[in-house]
Amino acid sequence: MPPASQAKASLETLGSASASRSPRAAASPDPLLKIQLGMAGIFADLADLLGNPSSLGSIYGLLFASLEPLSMDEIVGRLGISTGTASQGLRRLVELAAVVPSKTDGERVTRYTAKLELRPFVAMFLEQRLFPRLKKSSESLGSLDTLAQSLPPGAKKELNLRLERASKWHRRAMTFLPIVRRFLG
Amino acid sequence: MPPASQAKASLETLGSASASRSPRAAASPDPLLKIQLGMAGIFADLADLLGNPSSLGSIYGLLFASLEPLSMDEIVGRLGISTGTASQGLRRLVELAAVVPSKTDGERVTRYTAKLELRPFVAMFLEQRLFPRLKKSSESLGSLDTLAQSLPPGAKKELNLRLERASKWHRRAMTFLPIVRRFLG
DNA sequence: TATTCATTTCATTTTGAATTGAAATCTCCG
DNA sequence: CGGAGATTTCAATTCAAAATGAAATGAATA
Repeated sequence: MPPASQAKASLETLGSASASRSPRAAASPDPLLKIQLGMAGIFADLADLLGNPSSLGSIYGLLFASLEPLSMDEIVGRLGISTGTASQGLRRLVELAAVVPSKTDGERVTRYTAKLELRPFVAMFLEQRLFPRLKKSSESLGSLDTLAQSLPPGAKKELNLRLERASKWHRRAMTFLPIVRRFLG
Repeated sequence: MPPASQAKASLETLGSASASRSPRAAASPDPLLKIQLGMAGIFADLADLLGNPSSLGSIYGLLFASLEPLSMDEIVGRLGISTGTASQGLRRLVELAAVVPSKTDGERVTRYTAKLELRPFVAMFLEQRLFPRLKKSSESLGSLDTLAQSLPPGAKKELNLRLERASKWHRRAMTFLPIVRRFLG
């Protein structure tokens, strides 16, 4: 079952949105929905590329192409995902500030709107994946360096050289990150 | 079974390398091997981060910290991976020019050396994952734009705006890639 | 050419992560 | 308070990607 390429959403479920008036629009059902699912697919791919569950992307993509805020049920209906996935995905997207929840007047349901800047969506990758990992492996490199001291002179020299090389590259990546972030911002 | 953190390599298997002479070195078995497995782990993480099988990283890391070229058997032995994985991993690494194969004089086996610049290893991510995907989704965005033309005026205007926004960001990423590459080179 | 060892291939298995779905919990309204 | 959604939680399931391992292939030697 590919992430979000399938327009699983059943026709009944979809009826909830104000029906399009144009008579021939009924033929290929709702171009807006098509666009929304298309965006869901694109962002699902992006999420996956960045190492996140693709459902995160689907949800964000759908909201990105939605003119009004959507409830969780509507999201579940249109994407054909489970409530569990939707709930967790939305939580995460809200934490990331990629999506904003709102309770309109005396309504029971929470509705969600996508923030249109894409930065939060990509920043999450930098902050939550790249950075911690680089830090961790930087530490590992340090302890390997210590280990290298116990080697015979010849090997020690060469290994130090190589470890230093890896570390240097590492540092480079670290200093590069803020630049990327600024570029995105 | 975590990728390469476990020093699976059995003691027998390891004996093949010239035995360390230092008497107390026998206690914690071979610091060089420890370093090599450490590097394997670090690069396994990196590979995984970039969306590649972590075995690729393990192999590269091991070779990166090896003073002489290693045969496939030695790699299999030290990392505790299967011959299949080693064979495919090495093929890929050679394609990427991250590793160089060599047949010494009248030897039967091929031995492998890591290129010490890390660029190829990371470049592979850019070239083989990021770029193709960005291109594909760029196309998708185009076709969605076409679709948007069939919407009622109000919706059309807003959707065009949003699609354009996504495209712009996309273009930005595309122009950014060469910069990153230059930075790595 | 026959033999041996190195390497590749690929059908099967494993594994880890994402997803499901249903029960538990929460929330608001009458 | 009681009940009707809405939402969250989490054990069980599903799924795709990676790893295995053994059989097929290849290459060098005698």
